[in-house]
Amino acid sequence: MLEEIYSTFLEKYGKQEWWPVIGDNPKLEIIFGAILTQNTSWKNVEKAISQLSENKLIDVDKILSIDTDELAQLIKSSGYYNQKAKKLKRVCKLLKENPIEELEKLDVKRLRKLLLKVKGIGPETADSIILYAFEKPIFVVDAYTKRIFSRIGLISKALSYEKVQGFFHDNLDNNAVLFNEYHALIVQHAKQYCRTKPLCKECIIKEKCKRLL
DNA sequence: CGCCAGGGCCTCA
DNA sequence: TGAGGCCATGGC
Repeated sequence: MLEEIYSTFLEKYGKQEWWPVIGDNPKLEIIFGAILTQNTSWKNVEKAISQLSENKLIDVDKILSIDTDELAQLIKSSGYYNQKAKKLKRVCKLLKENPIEELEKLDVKRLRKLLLKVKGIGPETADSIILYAFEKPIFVVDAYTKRIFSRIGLISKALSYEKVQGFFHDNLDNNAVLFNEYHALIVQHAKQYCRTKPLCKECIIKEKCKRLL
């Protein structure tokens, strides 16, 4: 079923080419973006990333040395800016002690554990970093994933993050490219049809969804 | 104007 | 572990 839905999404929406990057330090930019986009629309995040990029701040040492309040002002558009400024500092502290080239050598489990130690990085942000920055296979679960697949009837919406993730891991190949594309397609589908107020009549997978049966 | 957006922490039970 | 409050901007 999961593969069928994936095929339908891919056919209808096409390849997504997710996680746009503007600067010359894509991994760090994705790590920052994953934090900045927490419960925030990507549009608001883009402005914040541009600010950081223009000020040459996609750089571990520079984030560590800049004043926290000043950093907060630069990322203001992304919302929760005081919290997120601290989070950027904390993740840079981790990256100072464990450079990206070192982290790349770790297996997914160890990498995830390290990331989750950073206050302000939870499961979804950690997994986004692992999948999109490090290109290692882990399925990213977000609010859209739960919404779509609980409406379809494949999972309960009360399921914990880890359980939902386990469901996908159990039923899909352990493939970073697949996980990357699937998550991007899920976001696309949630925006187009499976919104808070869903457009079920026109939905491209309504035949598979218990909501319309 | 209210709602929501590519969450996570803290507190309290 | 789970529910509720809090963090905050900007687009619609």
